[in-house]
Amino acid sequence: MSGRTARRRVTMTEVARAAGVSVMTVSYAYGRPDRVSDETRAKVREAAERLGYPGPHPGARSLRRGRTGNLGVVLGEHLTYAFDDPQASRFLAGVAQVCADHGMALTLVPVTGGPADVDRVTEAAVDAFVVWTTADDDPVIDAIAATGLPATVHGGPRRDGLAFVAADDRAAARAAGGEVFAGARRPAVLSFPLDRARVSTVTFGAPAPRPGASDSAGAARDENATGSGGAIPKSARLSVLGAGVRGPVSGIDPETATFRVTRQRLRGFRDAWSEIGGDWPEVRVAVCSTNSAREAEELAAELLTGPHACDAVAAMSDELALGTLRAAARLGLAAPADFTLSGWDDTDAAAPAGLTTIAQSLRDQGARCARAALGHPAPGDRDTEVAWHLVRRDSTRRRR
Amino acid sequence: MSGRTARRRVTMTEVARAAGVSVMTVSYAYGRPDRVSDETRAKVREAAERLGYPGPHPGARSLRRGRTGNLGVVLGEHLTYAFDDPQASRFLAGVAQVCADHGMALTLVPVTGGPADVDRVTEAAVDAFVVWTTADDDPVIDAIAATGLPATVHGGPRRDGLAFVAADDRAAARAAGGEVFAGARRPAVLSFPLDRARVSTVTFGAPAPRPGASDSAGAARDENATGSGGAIPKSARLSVLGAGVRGPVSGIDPETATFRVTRQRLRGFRDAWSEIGGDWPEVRVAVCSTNSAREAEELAAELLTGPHACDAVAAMSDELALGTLRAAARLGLAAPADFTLSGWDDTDAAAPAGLTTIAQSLRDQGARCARAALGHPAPGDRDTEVAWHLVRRDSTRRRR
DNA sequence: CTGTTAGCGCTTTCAT
DNA sequence: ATGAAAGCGCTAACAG
Repeated sequence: MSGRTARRRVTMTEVARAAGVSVMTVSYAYGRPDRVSDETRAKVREAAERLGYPGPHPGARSLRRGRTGNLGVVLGEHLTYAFDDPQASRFLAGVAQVCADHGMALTLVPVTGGPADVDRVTEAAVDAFVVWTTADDDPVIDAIAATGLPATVHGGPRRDGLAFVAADDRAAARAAGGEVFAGARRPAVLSFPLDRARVSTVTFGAPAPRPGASDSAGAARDENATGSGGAIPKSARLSVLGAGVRGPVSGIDPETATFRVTRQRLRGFRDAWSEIGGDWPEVRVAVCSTNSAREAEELAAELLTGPHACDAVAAMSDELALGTLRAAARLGLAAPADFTLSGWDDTDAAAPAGLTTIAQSLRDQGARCARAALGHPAPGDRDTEVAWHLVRRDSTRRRR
Repeated sequence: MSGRTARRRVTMTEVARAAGVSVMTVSYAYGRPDRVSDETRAKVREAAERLGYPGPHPGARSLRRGRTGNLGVVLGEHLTYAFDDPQASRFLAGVAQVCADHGMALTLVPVTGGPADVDRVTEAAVDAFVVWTTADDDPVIDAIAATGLPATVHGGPRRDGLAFVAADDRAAARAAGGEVFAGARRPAVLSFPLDRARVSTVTFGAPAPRPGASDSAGAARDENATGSGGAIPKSARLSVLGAGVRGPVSGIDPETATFRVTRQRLRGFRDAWSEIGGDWPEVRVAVCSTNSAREAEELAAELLTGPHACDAVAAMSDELALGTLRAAARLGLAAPADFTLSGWDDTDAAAPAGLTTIAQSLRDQGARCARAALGHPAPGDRDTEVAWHLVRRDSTRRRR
């Protein structure tokens, strides 16, 4: 525990005086070494060494130069999700790769979900922003737009003036749903959170359309909206599973989800089930508060048991799908014999588990977001849509 | 792809003029709202809104105030390891938690392993540094010390003037080794990299003591050095396993490892084997270039097969141990029937796998490092040493 | 190749 | 409650 002795910083002026040259010469010695004679540079370096000058003050330099060398990253979650959520991590690894390539630091803005988040964004000394999936009503988006800095949003929400990168989640969900729901009688979706209240709500009964954000709003925000959304059946059922965890429920309206990714995937799964001739209210939807196998295991156990046990589960991530497999194993069930299952992302664990899934690279998407924000797009970055494809594996083989 | 239109930033001066007040009044309106009448503040806010003023320029503010609001994190690895290496992620989640608590941004300094890393550190606009395990000869450490900013190093190297946080890796390895090596005839260690050359070396034959950093140097750097280190036997054997992967080899000298954590753990495993009456050169050491189960699986397959198949594997992380289990499963072997196995960290996956391991919380250690660097130590942070304990599970039950 | 001038945008004194 | 002056530490732009 030493290191806390913040000794005063030596300034360039002091070095200049000690070396017997002007401040500009010192500045050049550091910033433009070739503009200075070897001799002078040596003199400067020597004086700097002697005085313990650590080089130009980064803050002063960036104020003068008008750039910080930092790429800001804002999450629609608590800062720790950057390292806790496997999807966010993969995405950020891509961002980090691009940062490293360009010698830019990666600054994670300390959001916590509280009202101060807006200030944290405003106070971030960065040259550009990358935003990882947040809700349509997150005020942080406006704060970012207000800075006037280049910014790329991944997943959502879309906003004028901000670049946007996302796969066609609805189409992909429709593809996955078509596979996993085929031949099913009691389908279910294992979903990401619908909105930012993810961790604080435990509801009983059928969820009523919320006041502010709602049906038509959601539909208006995105292209491809089908409108309506199934009515909520009287049989809707919700169980308590612990703080922050909503239990399985029937008939959630996709349009009420303020996370665009969740909304689009719910829509896609609804599309798929409709195409098979089903009705959306027949689909049970379990909402996880986080993207973790552990939590999914709890919810999946609910889905897979009881008189109305599901026989098809479409999960919004491989992590959730793997949690489902763990629950199944505990219950003595197996896919595809007892139920079909699909995941999302095609992570390393998907193939060994025989999991049907949507393949996409969050890492590439992160890199792409970073490149867009930094103004260094690669050739392929032109297209707005991002590549994905359905990978069929054993977890949905039943009907074949 | 909009967002690239970096409109010029509105300044406080312009807002002042528009609001018909002085610059100071605007500054107060933002930084010290109570020092300004409600009326004036409203006037200022209105003008700001109208002009699109995003609030005080963070860089200018921090230059004036003398603090940035950023905690810098430096890895002894490529920047992407922050999100790719599970250990680093757990550590950084702890750092992130503390940052969020204090409203500080977390700035990952873009190191790549190249010579420019030093400059990246010098140019980082931060108030303090946290360093995640690097090698004794990493020049970045000097650069950090030169800034004069508070800094905490996790794992190593120790350095005067920088705070230091680490568990007693040697003692812990001795404890794990005592457990996993008990009754073994052909022990092995599955190790982290020895030095920064981790990914570039594929060697044949017995490794000669390297020129610069070496035996006595390593011993001198740490307390508890036992000196000597076993001679390298003629039978030393190295196999090629692909780029960046050293194959298993006998008789690596712990003192040659420039990563302090690796060195201390090797020493501890040597201690354990000696206590049982063994000779260090009898212990095979497989060095992984990264902390990944995938790579461990490859190396472990080597260790567990052939005429001299090992019957005890001490791994330096749970990830490496789980890779070993995967290799074993593929080979039709199981622990503890065919070999004993120990991991490190007691991650979530350890208990389900029945893995004997060293329990410690990298997350807590990350939080602790951040608190120390930021000058907000918690009560328990006083002790230099960090808590750990041996968790005995089935993977070493054979002899009991 | 080196130096002079000006000012990046803000906030800390210290008045009024 | 508001304002004027000064300058945080540095570098672009221009001389010489």
